[in-house]
Amino acid sequence: MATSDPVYLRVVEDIRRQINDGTLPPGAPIPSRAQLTRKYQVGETAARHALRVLAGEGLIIGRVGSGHYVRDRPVLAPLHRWRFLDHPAPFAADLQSQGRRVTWDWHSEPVEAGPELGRRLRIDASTRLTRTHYIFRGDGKPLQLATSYEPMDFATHGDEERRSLITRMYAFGIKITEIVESVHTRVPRPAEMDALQLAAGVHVLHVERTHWAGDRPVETSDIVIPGDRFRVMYSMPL
Amino acid sequence: MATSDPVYLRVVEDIRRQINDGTLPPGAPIPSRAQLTRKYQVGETAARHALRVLAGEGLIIGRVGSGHYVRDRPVLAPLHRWRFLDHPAPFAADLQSQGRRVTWDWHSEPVEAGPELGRRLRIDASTRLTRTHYIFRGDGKPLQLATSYEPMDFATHGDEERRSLITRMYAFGIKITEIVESVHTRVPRPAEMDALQLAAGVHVLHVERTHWAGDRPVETSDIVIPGDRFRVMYSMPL
DNA sequence: CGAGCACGCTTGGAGCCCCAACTTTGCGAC
DNA sequence: GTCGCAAAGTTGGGGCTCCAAGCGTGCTCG
Repeated sequence: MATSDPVYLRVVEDIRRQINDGTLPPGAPIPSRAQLTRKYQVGETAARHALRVLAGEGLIIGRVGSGHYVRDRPVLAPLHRWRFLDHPAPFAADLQSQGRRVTWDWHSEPVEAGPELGRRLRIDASTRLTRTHYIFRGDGKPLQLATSYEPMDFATHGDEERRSLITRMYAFGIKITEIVESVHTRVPRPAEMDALQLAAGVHVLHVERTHWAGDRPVETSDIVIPGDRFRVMYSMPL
Repeated sequence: MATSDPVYLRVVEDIRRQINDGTLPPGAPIPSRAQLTRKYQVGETAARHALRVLAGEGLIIGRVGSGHYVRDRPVLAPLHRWRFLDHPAPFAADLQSQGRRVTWDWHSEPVEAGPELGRRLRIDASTRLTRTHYIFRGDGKPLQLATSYEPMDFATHGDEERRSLITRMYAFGIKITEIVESVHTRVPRPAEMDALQLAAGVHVLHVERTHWAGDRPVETSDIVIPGDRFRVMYSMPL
């Protein structure tokens, strides 16, 4: 609005507007750097920066050698950046540094997968491996229960357990390009009530997370968090 | 790890590691652009880009004329980037474009604020204005109930209702620098059950959002979403 | 001794350039 | 008509520079 604010913002706001009002539908190409410099009469740095900002917001995606395109999937920040509040202390450290005990439970058995899971992980049922792990709070109460499914060939036993999925995939030459998460609250299943020591009437937050390598799902997990034991907090600089 | 990947990543990863393991505690200064170029033997562009990436992640904050510092508050992505799935259609548009009906309900009455709200909004109770608005789904069911509190002087009536908080604040010369949100699930209160037409046993997602202008809270709101009617989905490009 | 000013440093915006890797397109040969 | 290759265009990494605005320190002057 003000003519004084950065020129790259003019470009960002104009393109963002076009995406929001449908002028640029999902998949539509964004003008290239060279075209933007001519169209908006700005330098290459400004055009480039505008594209980077929009890509950072997840509105567009850049493909080398091809161009920038409006993203089809809405992009938002994933749960793995959430931090858990280990009350009473506010702003307890995140899962990385938090004094957590992780229990790994390896078993490769047929997953009672609904159609939803099948869509998320299009991998042969026999080659699927199920792994369950828990995260405990300081006072011993379980804070999170996660079940992950991944193809057998990637799954390794023994000491490798603790290596992160990204690291293990990297060894196979597979680069994870995207993490998609779906979140909702629901009533806990009997097994979950047991595992998480839930009191009657407590609901859970259910996160379905899928790691993608290109258009191929490489790992998917169900994360269940007790509704009375979690509280996430996050802030955003503007 | 690989020597082939971008040099700016070397800088990013090294600083990120130092922040995570506590070598650089909150508030600690990050080396300046000039210092980084010398320390890591990289160009200014790489140093600058590394700082931008870290700032984008919310790990550090740049202060013009002073330097970059490790952020004290953990920064994560706010709910306002979430998109609601208006089922049955998957990936329905977000709140901006979604066919929503917003009902505004202005009333300036003393808020039955607990100590939590008081901390969030350190403003005189008499000069506080309460505004409630609903967002409805296509089928008429309420999807969200939000109650916001802001100082009287900023609140205006009439047509201004629909102008966003950021726009209104802008007119007062106040720039919102940060949005902090706290999320958890809980049992709905009687009034909420009524307003949201909740069935028995349904829990709600409760978001406490506060807008900050520097270290001054300028607006705070309670957003309540029925647990059976929402499902957020988001993805993150890596 | 204290107030104020000037200088040096830092960020963030902006411009221009070079290059590697990759995609797309179009042309020419078979 | 189809295959293959070359040229043109595009992204993303990286480099260099200039400048305005803002912060801090220290020195000078009253």
